[in-house]
Amino acid sequence: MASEATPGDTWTIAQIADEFAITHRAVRHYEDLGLISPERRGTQRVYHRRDRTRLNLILRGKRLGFPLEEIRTIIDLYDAPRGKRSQLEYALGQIDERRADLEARRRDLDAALDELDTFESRCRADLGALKPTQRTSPTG
Amino acid sequence: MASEATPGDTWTIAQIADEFAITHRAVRHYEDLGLISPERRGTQRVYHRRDRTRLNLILRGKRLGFPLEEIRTIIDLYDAPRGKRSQLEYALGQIDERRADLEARRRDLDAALDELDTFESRCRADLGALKPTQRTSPTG
DNA sequence: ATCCTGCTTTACGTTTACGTCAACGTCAAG
DNA sequence: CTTGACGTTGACGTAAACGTAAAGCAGGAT
Repeated sequence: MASEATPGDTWTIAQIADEFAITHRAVRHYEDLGLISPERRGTQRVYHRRDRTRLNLILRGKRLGFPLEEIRTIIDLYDAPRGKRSQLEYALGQIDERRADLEARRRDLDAALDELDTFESRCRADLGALKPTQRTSPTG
Repeated sequence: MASEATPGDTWTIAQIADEFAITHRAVRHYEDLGLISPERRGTQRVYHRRDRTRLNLILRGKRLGFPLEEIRTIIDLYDAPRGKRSQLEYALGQIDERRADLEARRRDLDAALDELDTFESRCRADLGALKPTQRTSPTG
């Protein structure tokens, strides 16, 4: 057998890159920017569940168009220490900012979808008015 | 008076840049990429309502994280000629693609908002459990 | 005629997010 | 002990989306 020595739940960079459909270069890039920080066994990187969680957040953030630096602050927020009151209050403040941002995006998104719908209606109307072309079934 | 010679409804690049809170360089960049195409009076650019409409779409597209090239195909779709049946059918196809994309984004967005909500609840719970500190009002 | 202001083009610089070698380490297999 | 397969660190390249001079034109004010 090749290498099935994954005792707990760890992954190599190749497995991670493969699973998330990204290149090892991208994975390393995210690490360079501090978005993930895999364990090191000697020189090699060992990825844990925590890293996968973060990668999911990273990729979703990217799909939503956030820059990596901003994504980092978000993930950091999610597993920042929140033992002290001041930390929790800071986190709550950050949460409000984030939510405002996301909701603004959703408004834009909904507006875009609405326009798309009305545009489709116009197109369908145009198409219907163009030619009441061939009916395959007997109309009567 | 300086220059109020706006007979119909036209704007200079400075006015446009100002109104949309972007730089003239950005405006010209969008033109370079074919996202807008203002009239030319001699050498000067003259912007019309059509250009403003497009700029609104551009900026919303940007807020949603779309690349400019993709934004261009979208706006072009919106005012493409749709006189012939084939054109309309092509447009309808494009619309479906766009909608799928936007809806996927909305799913990501909603997921992000949900996680934010549950995270906030955790934070608030932590905060409440931390210290039932000073009550300003008489509790009983 | 000249100056100033605003607009124009040209072109190189910058940031983000990686791609793409290059060159070397390493560990199990032959 | 050499060969691969896989992993590592530079380091330069690239595409997108502008930023930032640099330098010239053009029309009104002085």
